[in-house]
Amino acid sequence: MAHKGRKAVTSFDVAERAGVSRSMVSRAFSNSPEISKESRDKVIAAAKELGYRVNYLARGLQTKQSDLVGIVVSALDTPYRSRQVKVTASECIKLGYRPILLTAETPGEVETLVAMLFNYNVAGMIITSAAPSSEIINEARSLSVPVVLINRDSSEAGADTVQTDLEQIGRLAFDMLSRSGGKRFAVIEPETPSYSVTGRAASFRDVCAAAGQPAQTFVAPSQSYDAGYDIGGAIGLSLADLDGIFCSTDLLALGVMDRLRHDWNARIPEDLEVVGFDDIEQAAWKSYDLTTIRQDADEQARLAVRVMSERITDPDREPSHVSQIVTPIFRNTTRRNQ
Amino acid sequence: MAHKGRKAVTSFDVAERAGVSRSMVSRAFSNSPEISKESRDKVIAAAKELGYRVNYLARGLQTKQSDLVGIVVSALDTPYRSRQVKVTASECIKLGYRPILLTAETPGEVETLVAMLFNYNVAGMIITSAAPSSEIINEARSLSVPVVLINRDSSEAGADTVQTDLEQIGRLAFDMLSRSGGKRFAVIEPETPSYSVTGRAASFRDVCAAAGQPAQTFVAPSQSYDAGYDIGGAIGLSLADLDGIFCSTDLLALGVMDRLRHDWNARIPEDLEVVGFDDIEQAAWKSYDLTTIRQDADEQARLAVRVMSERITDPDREPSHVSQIVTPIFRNTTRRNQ
DNA sequence: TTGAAAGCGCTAACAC
DNA sequence: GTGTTAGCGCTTTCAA
Repeated sequence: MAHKGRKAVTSFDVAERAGVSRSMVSRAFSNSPEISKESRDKVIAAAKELGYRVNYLARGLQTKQSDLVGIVVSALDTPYRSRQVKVTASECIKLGYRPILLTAETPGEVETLVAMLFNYNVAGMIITSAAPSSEIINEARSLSVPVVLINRDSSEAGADTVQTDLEQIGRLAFDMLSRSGGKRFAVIEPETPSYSVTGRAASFRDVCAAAGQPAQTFVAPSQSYDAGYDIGGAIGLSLADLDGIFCSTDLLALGVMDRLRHDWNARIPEDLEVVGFDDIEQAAWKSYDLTTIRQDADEQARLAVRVMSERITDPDREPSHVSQIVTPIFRNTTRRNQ
Repeated sequence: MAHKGRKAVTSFDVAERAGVSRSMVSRAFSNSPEISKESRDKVIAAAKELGYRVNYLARGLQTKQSDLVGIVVSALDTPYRSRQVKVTASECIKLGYRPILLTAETPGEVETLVAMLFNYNVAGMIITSAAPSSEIINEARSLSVPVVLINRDSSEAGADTVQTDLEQIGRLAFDMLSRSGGKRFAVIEPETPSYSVTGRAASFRDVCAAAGQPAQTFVAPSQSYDAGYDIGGAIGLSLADLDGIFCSTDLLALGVMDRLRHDWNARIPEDLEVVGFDDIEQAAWKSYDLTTIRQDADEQARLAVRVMSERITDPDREPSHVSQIVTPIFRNTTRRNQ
């Protein structure tokens, strides 16, 4: 663990130096009205000379407040996620919270780390990785620390959620792919189930089925570019039977396109139309120019922080489940773009 | 700020429930040897029943230790950076530290946030954004909180640093571009100076000059893909006068390539050889297949955390400045690849 | 306005 | 082994 060498200049030292009591020091730094201008000035001056900093942790102990919050994330080194976390963190900071960043790749890790967060008396937490067990959610509930889940299953009673509208996604993808008249569609989903990305694929499949055009499913080893490149081989084999494909992730789409062009000399969108999901920065890169469905990472993050913050100030209100709308972004991997 | 509704089950409650003293509770949770197995078991059982969690913040107040550390980062939504932060955070956690994530885009923000970190009694901090002022570094020194700078100017006495070897980079880029016999080189650097990326460009320029082949400089608006796409226009104009170009960032390189291919119908490497820097994941994508210079983000992060941790345990030792080696990655944007 | 005193949740001597 | 006491750095009654 951590040694801590702080030179221990405390409110006591400042008080002594300024010739006032410790209460006065406290008042000076919590802009209390119960202090005269002279006292405040004396205190501030003394504090500066001594290099004093209020210890917020000690303060929190006394006031029974905490401005620490937890952010639990997996795959932070991924374009969408990193954007999401960036704005989640900055929104937290803007609102006066201090985010502790916990990276967890497996459900087990999530479990351990989230549990640990309780020891730090966090005011709330935002989870954008595998969802923790209901056991943990319940503990959070009984400790009354708000937890908001991003794009995770909302069936866990007690947690607030922010998530994209799965049904809309399926309909939209189907619509975007259908505009040019194509009817033979496929969808790619990752092998390891993920509530949101597996859900998108399922939603698309449902819409296709309802339209009497059952979609073929390709299972990729993960959600990454490499996984897309990998499954692109199988897709190449089926090129003649397919009009369009919905990739549950932009990264997957990019990998697929590269494989198809490289090994199958396929032209996109002429030979196959492609629709991705996320609208990561790379989707707009000229080599891809991917038609996709945007989920707004910034908005998602802001919503999550807002929900958490509202729940912190009003712990007893009903859990809220906010649903986020998604937008079609037409670029050049579909034929009809309007 | 944050209300905190923790249901206040304290060591006192557990002690009462277990029929022992609070010291015993403390001992049970800090695996002290000074406790009998029976007592420990009783305590653990009582704690579980009550849903007790040790308050680490209160503990820290008493033990004068803190396992909180700060990570200050800019441009987290960028491939290299997100990877770097991911492993920095996970390394911290692995070592028992809890990273507070602070995102700061401007030097002013960095200043404010770093200062704020002192209020949380952090055991140390890792900065991978603009470097804070020497005033702050000095404050950190006097409070004896270690600060390690990644790829920032090391002239600030007192801070530890981890950075890539700038001289090696220039030589390497020159060498990689020279293998095919080309002699007319250029380099791209961002408008807004950055210690590391401006340094790379300067280093390359020096080596070129020393070889009697002064390099042309293109100034891009930033370090991003879009900036590369932008300056790619100017580079297209000079295509006939150039054999190779060193892009101080992979993102820049990718943007340049896309622009050159799209608007100038340029073939790479036939018409122009390109060498990037970083080796982000996207550099390996088939549409680019970029020859580049790898700086190992994982290693960099691990080094930074290690340096910080060593400095925490031994605050009085001399600041260490570790220099990181960089590796050539030959792919297909240069003609001779061995 | 100001200060004295109590106490947040915890651990660390110190005695038993 | 175990309990008692004091105290970490801070804020907050409560009197003055």
